[in-house]
Amino acid sequence: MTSATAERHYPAPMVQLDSVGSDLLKAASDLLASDGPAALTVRRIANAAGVSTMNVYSRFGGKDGVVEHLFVEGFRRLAAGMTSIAATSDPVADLMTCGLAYRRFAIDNPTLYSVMFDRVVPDYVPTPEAHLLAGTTLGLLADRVERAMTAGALGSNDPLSTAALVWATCHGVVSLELKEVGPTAIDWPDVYDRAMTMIVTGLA
Amino acid sequence: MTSATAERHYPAPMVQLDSVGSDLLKAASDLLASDGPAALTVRRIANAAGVSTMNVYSRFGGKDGVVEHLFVEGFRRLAAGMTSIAATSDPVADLMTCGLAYRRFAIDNPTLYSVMFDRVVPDYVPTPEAHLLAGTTLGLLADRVERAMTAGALGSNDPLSTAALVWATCHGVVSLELKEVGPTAIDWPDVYDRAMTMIVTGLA
DNA sequence: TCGCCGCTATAACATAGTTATCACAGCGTC
DNA sequence: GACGCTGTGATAACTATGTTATAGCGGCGA
Repeated sequence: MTSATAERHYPAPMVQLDSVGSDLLKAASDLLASDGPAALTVRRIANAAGVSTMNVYSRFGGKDGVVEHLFVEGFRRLAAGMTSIAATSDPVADLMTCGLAYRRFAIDNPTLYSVMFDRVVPDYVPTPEAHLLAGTTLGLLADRVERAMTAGALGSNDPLSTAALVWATCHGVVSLELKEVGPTAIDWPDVYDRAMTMIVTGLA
Repeated sequence: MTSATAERHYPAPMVQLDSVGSDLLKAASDLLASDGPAALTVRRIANAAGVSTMNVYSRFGGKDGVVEHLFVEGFRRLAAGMTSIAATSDPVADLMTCGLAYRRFAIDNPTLYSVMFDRVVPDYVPTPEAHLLAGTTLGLLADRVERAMTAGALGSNDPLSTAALVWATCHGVVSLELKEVGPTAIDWPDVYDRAMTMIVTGLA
């Protein structure tokens, strides 16, 4: 957080945390969910976890390290939700189920979603490792897309690129829904449904 | 910026600014474009404009007021680009031209786009007036959509809701492109093209 | 038992947004 | 023409932030 040019490197996100570390993460997540990104300060996180601010630095290398953990945790949850959807004989239905799971994740974790996609914490930019994780999650979707392609339900094309298109469409709708842009008259869940049918018919 | 609960009210964005005011806005815009949102500080804006920080408060009510101006300016440019596209006899082509103009705006003004859609400046949330402007811009798109519907090129549906769907799709693609999520191998301009054809075929 | 190492809390530092203070210019009034 | 008011703007002070330095404390090995 000091200088943008210095190379960033936070403790590996996957490592097992001690109780203070997990308390800090939980406190940060709760703060973010309850009071928004502006409330996510090092002192408040430490206070909520009942420890001193130094723990944030010794364990996470600073505020951005905590945010990185939240970022990664978000993508892990998203990926877990995606993989938990068993493949059926109907690839298109599977794709739609994935889409619904995506929206559910975003609606249920709006602040986490903001961390992942809105750069809502100033100065935090994901590390290459975190970027890689996001790419992996996209790969999960690409697998579903490819299955639908081989089944003939979707026109043949680059699966990754097509997955990016599907992802972008879903992301665009929930993103605008969460930001409450435009008139409140818009029925966003309905728009989301139409987006998914648009995808399967438009890419057939 | 002091408290989130207090009602916000910035000077009307449409009023003619004096030279100091416009200097401040230009300085803020330049800072945002050159050094990113983190560099957008009151002191730096004032320094770049060659005046004291107080001017930011007397003219814009604080940092958020400056950001609000940028937000509004962004939507005005976007709306201007939209209205500058003359309606032809081919409503679908017009819609695609609008889509291309949308992406061009986003790519040409990435930081402005971030202010408008990413909440990249901490604590700033658009005022109801700014929200209204965003809704108006959506209405411009809805007009194009409705024209395509009456021409039979798009299936009949609520124009505003459909415009929201179109907007969300375009926004989703450029948003992911600008954030550089996923593998760099993705050809985002191509994805955008495919998104637009997906829209017109999927909503036909 | 002594001494060193690591961890944690406290306090200090730089910078942020914001607000208070104060000097000064412009103008009306006597 | 001089005095005082008003209002603008520059300076400096205030609170809060991320971060870093300092110092105390305990635990472990010798």
